[in-house]
Amino acid sequence: MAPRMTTSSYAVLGLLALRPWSAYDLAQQAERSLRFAWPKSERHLYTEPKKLVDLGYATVKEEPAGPTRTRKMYDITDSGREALREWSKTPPAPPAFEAETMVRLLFAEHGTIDDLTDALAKLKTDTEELHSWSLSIIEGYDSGDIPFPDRLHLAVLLATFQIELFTLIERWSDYAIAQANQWQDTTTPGTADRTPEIIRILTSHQTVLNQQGPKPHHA
Amino acid sequence: MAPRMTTSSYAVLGLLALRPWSAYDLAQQAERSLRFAWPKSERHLYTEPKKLVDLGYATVKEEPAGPTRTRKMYDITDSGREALREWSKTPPAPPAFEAETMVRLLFAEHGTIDDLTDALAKLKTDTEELHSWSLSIIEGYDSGDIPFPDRLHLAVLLATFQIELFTLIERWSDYAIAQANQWQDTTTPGTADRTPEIIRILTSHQTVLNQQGPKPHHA
DNA sequence: AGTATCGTACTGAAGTATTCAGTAGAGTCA
DNA sequence: TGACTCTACTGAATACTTCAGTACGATACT
Repeated sequence: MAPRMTTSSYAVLGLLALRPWSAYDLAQQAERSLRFAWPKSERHLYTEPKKLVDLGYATVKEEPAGPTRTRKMYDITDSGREALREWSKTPPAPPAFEAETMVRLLFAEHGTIDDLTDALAKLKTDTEELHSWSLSIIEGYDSGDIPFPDRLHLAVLLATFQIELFTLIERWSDYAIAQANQWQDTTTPGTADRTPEIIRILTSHQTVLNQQGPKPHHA
Repeated sequence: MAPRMTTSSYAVLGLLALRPWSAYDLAQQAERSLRFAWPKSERHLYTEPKKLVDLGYATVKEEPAGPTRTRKMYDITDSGREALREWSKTPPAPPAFEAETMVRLLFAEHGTIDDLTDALAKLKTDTEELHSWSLSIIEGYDSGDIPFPDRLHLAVLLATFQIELFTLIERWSDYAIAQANQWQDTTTPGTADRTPEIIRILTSHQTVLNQQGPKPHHA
């Protein structure tokens, strides 16, 4: 039976449309460009191109890589490009966000306030790391390190979202840590709790986190 | 071999700590409370509690449900509560965001500008739907429909993030559609393209999307 | 000249999670 | 009485992740 084309399949096919890659290269490039849009395991990027070959959307070719080794280079076929064209016309799936820290928050009653703030702080530092990693790529663009110059506007538009998302998570983490520190313990929010007020704010389409302007951080 | 406890396992265990549920109930409740923090398929919520029973973290009991039917009620054990306590102390995994629309954007050159703006518009409407669904739950809180009142502050803190995230996606979608409409086609951004400027803005930790205040939308 | 370390280039096996289809009783409204 | 929706699941196939392992190649250091 022909395997089915998933979004991951099209993502890999999209990369192959840029130039031929080995599976190893695909894994590196996916890390750079797809990490925040369509995160997949490295292992998967070795499996996916084989499927594309089976479907006739790509070809493989062994190529020398050092004196005794070879590597498999994958390239897109015309029918692969056609598949991408048709995919472009279909409606995309809804977005999904997942964060273990949020599950910790929801079930915070099983730990202490410190456990919770540790989890929230971890969310913040993880995000800051992704944030600076992402910025370092954009700074690369600024200094001329652009692998596919005619696609720069697409990459930058996507990056704009990523950066805003990171900033949001960082701001919310700070806010959440501040909130948690005001609670007596994880089951009792205490007398200063503003929850009812916040419910009003949220339902009236207002914003709870203050929009702070440019803030100088990480080097 | 004992299966391993995943974040999904703890999420289900966390629900069981609130009260006993049937797998069917778990699926409904997970949809309400975990959908935006730890999205899982309905099917999975039938498999997970069986695993918890195997591990001794939960018990099952058949219970009448109608004249001839039964349903399986799952309940947490002491050892299950202990497992949650220990889990609370471990560091959570980094967050992940995935959106097929972003993959469409990255490989927009295979379709037309209209294909791209359709995909972006779909992201927006999907998000608006999640947004109002989420707001309707919070409005329920405001009018007293609160299944677990002593956990309201946790749910509201999580909801604060969700609402901000939805707002961000909606604002970015509008911005992205506006950008795309200025391009001549999906491969040439045109002469009015501000990409270099935006790179500067992003690398200097400034924000590209305008923070607009409260905006009256959906009923 | 040797070796330690990191990068290249993968594969196998086992387990986790999703998709899809299907089954069937129970309540509700026309 | 029939249609429809909600309750309450299960089986099978496929998609994806995790983990460990293999092995060559390049560069630096000692």
